[in-house]
Amino acid sequence: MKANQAVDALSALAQDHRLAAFRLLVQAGTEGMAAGQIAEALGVPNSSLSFHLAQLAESGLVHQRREGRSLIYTADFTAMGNLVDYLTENCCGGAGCDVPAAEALCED
Amino acid sequence: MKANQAVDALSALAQDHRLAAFRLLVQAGTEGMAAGQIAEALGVPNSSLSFHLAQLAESGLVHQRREGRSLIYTADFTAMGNLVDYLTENCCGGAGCDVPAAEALCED
DNA sequence: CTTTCATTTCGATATTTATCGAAATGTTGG
DNA sequence: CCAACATTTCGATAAATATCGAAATGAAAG
Repeated sequence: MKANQAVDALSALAQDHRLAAFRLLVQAGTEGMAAGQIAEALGVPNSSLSFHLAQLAESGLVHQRREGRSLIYTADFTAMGNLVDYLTENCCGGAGCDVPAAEALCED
Repeated sequence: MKANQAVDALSALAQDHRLAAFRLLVQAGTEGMAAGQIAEALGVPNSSLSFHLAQLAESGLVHQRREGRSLIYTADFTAMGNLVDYLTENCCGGAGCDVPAAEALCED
């Protein structure tokens, strides 16, 4: 993963409405949620949410598909995993992390 | 973890110099790095980096300690873990995630 | 093909953010 | 104490971002 991609993904998540939307989509799994459903769930105007969803999609953390009249958004779990891996890469210089709190993330 | 803390942490990471600094500290482990070392490694003026380190510290992702004349920064691995947990919380509605790519992150 | 519905784009404004040199702070060693 | 050093704070400027109503787009249903 390139640094720029990681910054884009983190920027996408670094905003309360977008973070809430993303978490909603993580919890929704493969089924996803329509843009309108998300807007309603978050109490954000459609036009504002559309702006935020576009950024999440641009970053690669979510994708869009059409279903009837609705646009369904889904989280990209692979992208999320890549981001986490990027953060923890070469943790503690690799070769056996000496930080107990890091083991869950830094191993393998 | 509160939504605001997560947004703060993600905002802290959502900037190229700060992300690079944080990754450096993750790799440095408990030993950490002095502010000046980080600035030099990244090729960023001290005053600019100081601004960025303050944000990382404010978010709780890094901490500061004094050693001689230097201020040594270290990554907080627990905070990083909490952030990742917050993102993946209740993945796929919980109770057995049906997304293969998510298993590594969503289990337990 | 026209109406209805879901969503996005536009536009204008307010807020936040990044940048870096110069000056200030605070610490150590002599 | 004074000099050297490491780092932060200040200040001013430039750039990016969030907001939301109104209008536009585009798909589907009758």
